[in-house]
Amino acid sequence: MYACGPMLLERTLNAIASAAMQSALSLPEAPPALLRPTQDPKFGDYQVNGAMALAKQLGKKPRELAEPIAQKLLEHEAIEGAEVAGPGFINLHISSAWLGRELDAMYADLTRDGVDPVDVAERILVDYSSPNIAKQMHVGHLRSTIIGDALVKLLRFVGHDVTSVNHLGDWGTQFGLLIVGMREWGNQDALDQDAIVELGRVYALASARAKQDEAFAESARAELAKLQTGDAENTALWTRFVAATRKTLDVVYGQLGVTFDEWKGESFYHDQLEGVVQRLVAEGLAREDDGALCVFWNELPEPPKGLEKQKEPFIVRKRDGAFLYSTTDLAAALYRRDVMKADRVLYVVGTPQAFHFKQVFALSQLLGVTTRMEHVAFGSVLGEDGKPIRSRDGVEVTLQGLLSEAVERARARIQEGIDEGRLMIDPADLDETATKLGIGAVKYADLRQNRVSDYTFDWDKMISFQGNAGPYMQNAYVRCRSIFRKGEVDPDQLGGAVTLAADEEHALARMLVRFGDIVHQAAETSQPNYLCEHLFELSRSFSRFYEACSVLNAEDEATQQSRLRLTALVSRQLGRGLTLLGIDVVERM
RNA sequence: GGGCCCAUAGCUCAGUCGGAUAGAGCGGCGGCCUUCUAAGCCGAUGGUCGGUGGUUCGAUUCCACCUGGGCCCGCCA
Repeated sequence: MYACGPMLLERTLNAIASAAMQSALSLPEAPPALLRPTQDPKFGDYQVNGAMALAKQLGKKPRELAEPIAQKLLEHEAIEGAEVAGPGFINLHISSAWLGRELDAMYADLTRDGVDPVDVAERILVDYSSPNIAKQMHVGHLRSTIIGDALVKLLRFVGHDVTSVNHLGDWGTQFGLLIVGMREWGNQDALDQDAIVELGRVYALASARAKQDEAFAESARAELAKLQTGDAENTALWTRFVAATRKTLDVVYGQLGVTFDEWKGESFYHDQLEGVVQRLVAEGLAREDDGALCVFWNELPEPPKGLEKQKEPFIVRKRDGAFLYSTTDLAAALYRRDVMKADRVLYVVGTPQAFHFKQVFALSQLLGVTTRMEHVAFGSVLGEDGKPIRSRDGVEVTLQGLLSEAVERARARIQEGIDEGRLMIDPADLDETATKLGIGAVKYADLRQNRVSDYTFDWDKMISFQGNAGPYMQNAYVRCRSIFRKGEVDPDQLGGAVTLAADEEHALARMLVRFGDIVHQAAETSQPNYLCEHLFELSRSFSRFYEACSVLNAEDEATQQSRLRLTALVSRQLGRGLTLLGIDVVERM
């Protein structure tokens, strides 16, 4: 699936170990080497655990198998030491000379930092952000937006053909309510001012009224029906709502630096829905029940796995004839295969929708869609007590509120630094720096956790500037850049070669060498937190190096060149890594 | 009724195909700024990995059951 080029070190070492096992034991096939980085440097750099697994299979003693494998491994130039330990681990010490050469090659690759692209590029569509018209964007949308954007960048960098799509919630029941509601309570100026706020206000009123006033609810349904059959006046209103909302959304996306290749909302599919349900009926997948058109999983001759006992139907058309988002998602699945020619579609949507997507994917398959569809799910955003998010004054936290608070906090922090004479920042750059640090902190706080976990919201944590947080890595980057400025060197035009002497240098090299593997892993598994974790470890490793090994005042010329090269690699990997996460770096802070 | 997720240090969370003495951040404690940016570094402290069984050389990880929490599934999206 991906290249096993010389630059993906762990994959290379794994292949070396696997081949050594096969050769040492004269096996017909190369067994899995189970190569892992060691947890403790005293065990070397990597450990091969495959001998133990193999011993179980063959009914032999693990240490007896491990011994000849270790001998064989020693023949490779990359491996300086290989000893059997414990129940059958083979601890590997990687040759510093070899590591240095690898890093020099990486250094020479200015375009990709040694990260090989995938062998087979796929056409991947990423569906994320997807806010609703008339509903305030909240922190939940933030997760989808930030994670989706990072995945787009990661997948694109590893060589896939990626299309990012904003599947806007711009069609459906709410528009009937909005049309009658705006007629009743709407304020045009407010709509121009901030469409989402005004539409949200009106929607809340209309929705409450509809629950008590059947005539009102009925008129909303009538307006919706008119809209759906192309009524000119309602279509004009709808167009206006969408356009006004788009203006508000663009402000937020601008702040986040997120862009989309396509804005194809639910409305885009609405004229395809009738065809979809007809197909479902024709193929015997859906039938009418209580006026609604439904798929009863437990009635299908061969129900999809996991849905055999599901009694509740998957409704694709309501009793009143209106379609639902289930229908839209099916139409989108067909369109994305037939027209967009996607090999893979990623849906970056919260975990509560897992069952919905399970059904959409299953039904799409029954309709012959072979596209790999994956629900890239993420946990919910909880308050400190598991309740919906509230800010201190009890008002719901809006996205804009969150982002501007982050920027303000960063600005205050920078001002502090300037006042104390610690920071060397041009006042002209203050706005830009505060924005990059603040927004970066918010993005990192989100991306660094396992997506699936629920998100416990906490201002101080999300906008934290200490420890494992965005600014920590931005700071490491800044320190690198500062060295280049002070030393008046061009980090892309260094001579010399990497030589690893001090422990901190070797440790740093071990981190640098993993970059490509990590980027691929994060992209393949849709888990940006792997990259976050690694960049944090890299920064920590660099900080230790920075404390222990002076670069500009190195003891001799060769050491200085080597350390400059290491620093250059750190800055490039941090810069690239953060950029892939959608986080900007700054030159000074 | 059907299905999904979660439980790891005081708090918030990592933990890759089952590997050695389970890691980080924050908080608290003790150190480090005449030397490349202290949003930093170093040290000490902090754990019945919810419980009980099972699988095996080895389980936080896999399986079963149990407890406790959250979520989804007929007419919102």
